[in-house]
Amino acid sequence: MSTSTARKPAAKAVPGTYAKGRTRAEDILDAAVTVLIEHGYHNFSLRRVAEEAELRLGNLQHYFPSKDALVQAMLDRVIEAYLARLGRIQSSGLDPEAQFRKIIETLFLDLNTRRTTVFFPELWSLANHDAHVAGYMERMYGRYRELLGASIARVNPALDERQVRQIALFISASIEGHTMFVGHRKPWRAQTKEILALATASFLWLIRSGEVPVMQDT
Amino acid sequence: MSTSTARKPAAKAVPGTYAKGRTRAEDILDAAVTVLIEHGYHNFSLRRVAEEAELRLGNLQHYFPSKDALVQAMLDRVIEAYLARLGRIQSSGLDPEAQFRKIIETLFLDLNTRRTTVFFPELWSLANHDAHVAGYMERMYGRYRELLGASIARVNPALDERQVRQIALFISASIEGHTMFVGHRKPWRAQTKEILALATASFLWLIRSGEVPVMQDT
Amino acid sequence: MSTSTARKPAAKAVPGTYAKGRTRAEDILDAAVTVLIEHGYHNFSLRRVAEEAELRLGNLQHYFPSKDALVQAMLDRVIEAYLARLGRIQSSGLDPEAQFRKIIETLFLDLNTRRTTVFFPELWSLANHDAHVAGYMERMYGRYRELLGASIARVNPALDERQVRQIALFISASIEGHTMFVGHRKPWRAQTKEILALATASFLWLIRSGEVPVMQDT
Amino acid sequence: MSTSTARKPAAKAVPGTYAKGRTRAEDILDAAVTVLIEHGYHNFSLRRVAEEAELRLGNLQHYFPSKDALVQAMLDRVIEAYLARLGRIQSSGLDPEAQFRKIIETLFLDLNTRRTTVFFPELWSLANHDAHVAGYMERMYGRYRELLGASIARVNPALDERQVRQIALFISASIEGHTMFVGHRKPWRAQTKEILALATASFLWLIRSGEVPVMQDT
DNA sequence: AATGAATGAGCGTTCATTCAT
DNA sequence: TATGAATGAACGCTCATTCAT
Repeated sequence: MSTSTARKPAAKAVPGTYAKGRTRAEDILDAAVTVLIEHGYHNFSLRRVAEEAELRLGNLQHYFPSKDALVQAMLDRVIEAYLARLGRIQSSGLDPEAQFRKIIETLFLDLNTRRTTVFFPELWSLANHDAHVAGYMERMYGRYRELLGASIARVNPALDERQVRQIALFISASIEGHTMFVGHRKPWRAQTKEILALATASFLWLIRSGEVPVMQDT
Repeated sequence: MSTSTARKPAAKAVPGTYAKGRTRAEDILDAAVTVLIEHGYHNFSLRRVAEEAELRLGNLQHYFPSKDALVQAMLDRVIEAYLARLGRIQSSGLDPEAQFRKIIETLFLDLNTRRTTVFFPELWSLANHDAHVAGYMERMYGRYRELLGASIARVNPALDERQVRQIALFISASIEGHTMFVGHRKPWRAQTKEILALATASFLWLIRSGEVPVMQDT
Repeated sequence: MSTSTARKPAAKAVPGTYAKGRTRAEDILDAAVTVLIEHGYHNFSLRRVAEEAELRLGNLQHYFPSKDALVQAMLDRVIEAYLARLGRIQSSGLDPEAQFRKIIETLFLDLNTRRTTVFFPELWSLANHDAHVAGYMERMYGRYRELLGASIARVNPALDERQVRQIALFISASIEGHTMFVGHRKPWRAQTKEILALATASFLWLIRSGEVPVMQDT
Repeated sequence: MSTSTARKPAAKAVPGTYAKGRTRAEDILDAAVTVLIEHGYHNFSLRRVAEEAELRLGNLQHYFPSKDALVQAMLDRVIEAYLARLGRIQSSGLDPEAQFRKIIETLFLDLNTRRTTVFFPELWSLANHDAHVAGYMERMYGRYRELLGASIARVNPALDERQVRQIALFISASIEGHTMFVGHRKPWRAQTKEILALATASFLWLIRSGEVPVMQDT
């Protein structure tokens, strides 16, 4: 009787196995981000990415077998990096308010960078047309608000969970909204610091005013 | 004061029998907006617009001789309509705070509509890759802030011009930032009212606290 | 109130409207058949057809918006032509047997042509992988058997309907089966006439032997 | 008599540890047949075969260095298996007519199987575009007719060699022609038995009617 | 023996645009 | 005003093949 040994490879090549391949995949993702930022998603093509990464289209598709796969890997990467950066902020041993101020400042100043200024609007736009991306985004902002919420709760421990979540949402949304105004090459960029001060004061008042309205008639 | 009144349409050739009260060109622009919202700018094509507008590609290009012309006319139209709607808000004879509350509420609730939720991120994204669109957008938000600033100044006449402008920027940016969170089919949509209450309180405090920090160290 | 007049064009251009376009579409179908016959379906590409028809790929796709559309139109055309040719055979005023002999001869000799020899195996193969093509084919052979059946019934009016249908199936299938042997450039082509005589004798005996077995144990 | 015995495999390099009783190369050939049958030759690719055989493309190409080599080896294998099956039929000690009936029945019922229904049209189609395949096919059907001819000669020993060959051709071609009608999932499949009875009667009459016409006017 | 890396060609399709009718 | 005809470029993707590991 034939005892054909068990073998069931994925049938497709698994890139990144060789050392050469691993760096290639990273290069490609870098190139993808560059293309996205420089040309926008409506001009994001595998050919452009291949050119940017300095390899041939066929080879690129050896690493990422479809455009979707590449886009997802790219989003994954950027979001992961973003969250990692967020996580590193709060590690300091500052008092609650100082820590909160530090977080807001970091987030705000990050808006100035070209990467953030350009990448996020693309993400928001994509999320409106692609459920998968919407999911990615929601997970990212969820984690974002968790980190923010922890700091908020330290500033005013009297807030209940729901209040903290709503304040975190308001603050995070407010900050994101400044992307189009104080971001890289945006008209108000030079006044980032003042806006930040103003925003921080407003956020802190909100956190401290115990009487956060929950369902007030409008 | 803003001198951006009386903006000329971007597309030079928009012929049409105005007799019927509704021109073919307008139908096309409506179709263009529909396509933009339903498919995103990265899937926006003249063929799709022609199909949506129920005419042939060749004919569409008689009205809008290039894609650019169509896109600009479309943005013009949407932005104009948006500003027109803004202008209509403040016409009421309410007291300053009530008027301010009314404005914020209108803006906030507008985020819930599919049109706003989807259109604006496309606009923000486009503005990052097209100077022309960036100009449009800046003019639109300039007018937006003017209207907002007028209301802010009525609530606290003690604020100087610069303070008003900065507060208006913060408020408008904050509101825009909520698009991705309380917009059409977004996760926090059900809590729009609470967030709005919270935001309004925060904004009003900011306006009234005379001590708006101008360039405080961070 | 806007009374926008009713208009609802197909939104896509309808080729063949202009005189130029009509002949073009015919040329393309001719070219498609040529490519199919010369290269086989596994080498059938729109680029090849375009080249054969002496137009550009983009233009070809103006006439046939997808490969499927072209293939279906091509099959339609060939099958229609084939059936039309069949229909023309029986019009003669011959006696039943002579008419039957004439039909069989026509069908048989047709196998010798390159077109028939090559086209039909492609069709049979395609039908196994494409339900749509299978439907086309079945309709074609249904009509084929009808014509054949009418002649069979004239030769032996004693046969009931079911017997006629089964004999017609056997005869038509038998003839088709000779494609690979007496067809264009096939090894037995030179003996087509003898095989035909043999086949005809066999078919005629079958038709006349009243005792056509219906469900005999094997 | 046919001298086509001992045919060498087409692919020169078919390494493999024969120790296990079943070689990797054989797995690949099985996979190739599966792909051919499930997707058709126009969708037959090395990548699909590799996936079906559960190995990587690079490895597959170690066994079959080119697509041609694989295709030829595959055809070889299927044809060999088919002929082997044919050879096994006549081994019984039945009387001439019973043996003939048995052969026809076996061949006919084999048409019902998916493998036969789908594989042979692919073969016929391929043979029209590839001289090599045409050669394979001719050798196969030559052997087929030899076996059939031997049985025919036993039923009517009075037939001369040429008559036997022509009758064998007619019978084999007729049977093959039923593939598209009584084959797997074909419309007339349910009536295979009746058609078979009818065909067998017709064939037997042909064999016995000494007066097989050789070049009768038509 | 096995598999990833890389290439170049070709595929069907979509597209903005120009031109003739 | 309306629409078909035609082009050329680009798109995502599949493919057979070669080469290094």
